[in-house]
Amino acid sequence: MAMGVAGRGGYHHGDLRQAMIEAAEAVLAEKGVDGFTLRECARRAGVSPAAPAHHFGNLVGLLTAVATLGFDELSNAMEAAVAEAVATGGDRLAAIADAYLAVALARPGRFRVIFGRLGLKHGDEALARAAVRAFGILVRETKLALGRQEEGALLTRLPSSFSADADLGTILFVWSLTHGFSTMLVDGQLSPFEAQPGGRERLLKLYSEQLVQLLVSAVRQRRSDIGA
Amino acid sequence: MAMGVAGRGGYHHGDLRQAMIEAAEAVLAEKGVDGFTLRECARRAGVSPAAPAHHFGNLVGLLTAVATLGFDELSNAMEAAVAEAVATGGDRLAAIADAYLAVALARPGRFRVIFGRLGLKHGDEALARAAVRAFGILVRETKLALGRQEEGALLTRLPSSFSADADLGTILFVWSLTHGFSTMLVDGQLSPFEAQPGGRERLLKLYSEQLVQLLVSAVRQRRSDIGA
DNA sequence: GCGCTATCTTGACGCCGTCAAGTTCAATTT
DNA sequence: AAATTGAACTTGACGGCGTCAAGATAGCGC
Repeated sequence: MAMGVAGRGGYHHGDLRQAMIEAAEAVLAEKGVDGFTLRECARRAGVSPAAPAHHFGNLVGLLTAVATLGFDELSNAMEAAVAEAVATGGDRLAAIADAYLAVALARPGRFRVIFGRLGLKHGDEALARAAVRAFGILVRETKLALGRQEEGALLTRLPSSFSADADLGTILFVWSLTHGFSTMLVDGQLSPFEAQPGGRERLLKLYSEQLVQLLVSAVRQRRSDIGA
Repeated sequence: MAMGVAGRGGYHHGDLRQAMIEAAEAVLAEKGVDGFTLRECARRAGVSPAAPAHHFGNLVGLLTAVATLGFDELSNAMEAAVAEAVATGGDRLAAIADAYLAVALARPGRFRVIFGRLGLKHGDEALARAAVRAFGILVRETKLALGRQEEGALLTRLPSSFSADADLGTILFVWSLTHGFSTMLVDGQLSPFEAQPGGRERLLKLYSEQLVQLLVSAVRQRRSDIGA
């Protein structure tokens, strides 16, 4: 039935699932999302091309697993950023945006898998859970920034309802801004600017200092608009 | 050398380049960016798989041509939106953001080709020109919103220099927001919300009414911050 | 009306994802 | 401790992909 623990013996791998995921991450890091092949991953794991089928079903299944882990790491990074912001007195929402960006830049290939819609397993349960968790953090913090943490609980199910269009609007605002900048940086849309004096650092500095400041002030204004 | 006009005779196609581009658009619309193949496009154009090579070099060349046309359409849509805003007295920057979104939603497959970085021809001259034009519109309008249209001329060369970090910061802000929302909508990131009562229309309404309003007020604030 | 040369076809190559059938072997059962 | 079982993996093959080299075709300038 199930095999022992791990290690790489002879016929049976031991922990092929984990090995495939690691290989996938490596390939994504080296060759990006283009040039990513199932066979290459299998090769690196020292296994035949058909072996992964049993663990992931097919290529999409493997990518789905990678994306799920990516969401987890994103969630962890955001939570850590919030914790640090609390400790240092920084802005929580700004810290989240920075963490989001940092994760995207640290592993652009994986970021593309998560959000590029190469085609992930539509109904995958683990993926949905991981995505909801990450998104829930954003929702929670945005509401908190708007001054209505309410129960302040973590989302455990789907997007849940929003108390008002205003909440949803603000969330879209924050997320669009963060995601848009990350995406453009990862996809090289901003490379002309990175070629200018100051390079990428200048962009990141502008983003971190000015954009986020704008974001915060906009949310503040929004809050007063609403009259919370 | 060059053949006559067009039409589909026998051995020679007549205008294969155009036919391939149209076929590519059709495939992108039907099957999306996954499931897009050069052979399928050639099939639709009624031509052998190797025929397109002479016109586009390879698959990347075809996608590059498609992306170039996409940039042109984006530019035209944005300019038209600005013209209409001028006529109706609406906000020009908001009109641009709406046009950007509309183009993305009208042809999501092509939008993905343009911005998804399936790998376009790096140094392609026509592509670069088209991209610079589209981007130049955004820059021009942002500067104008900031109260410094200066020469007000269209960009003809690369991103040019920016008078200050403030300008660049604002442009990043506007573009990130617009691109982020468009991308998430196209890539289905917001589909959970679209499943909620109100559907996609609610999101678009929120975006158009509230986010853009926020954007404008933020830019206004930015302008006063700068002290223009 | 004759070549020139761009255009398109043919055929082949290697790589891809996936499937069906066979092989191995750890864990459980007897 | 030996047999069994069934998950894990291999082998071999299939069709489809992008691309290349070599040959066929035909519009255009001379």
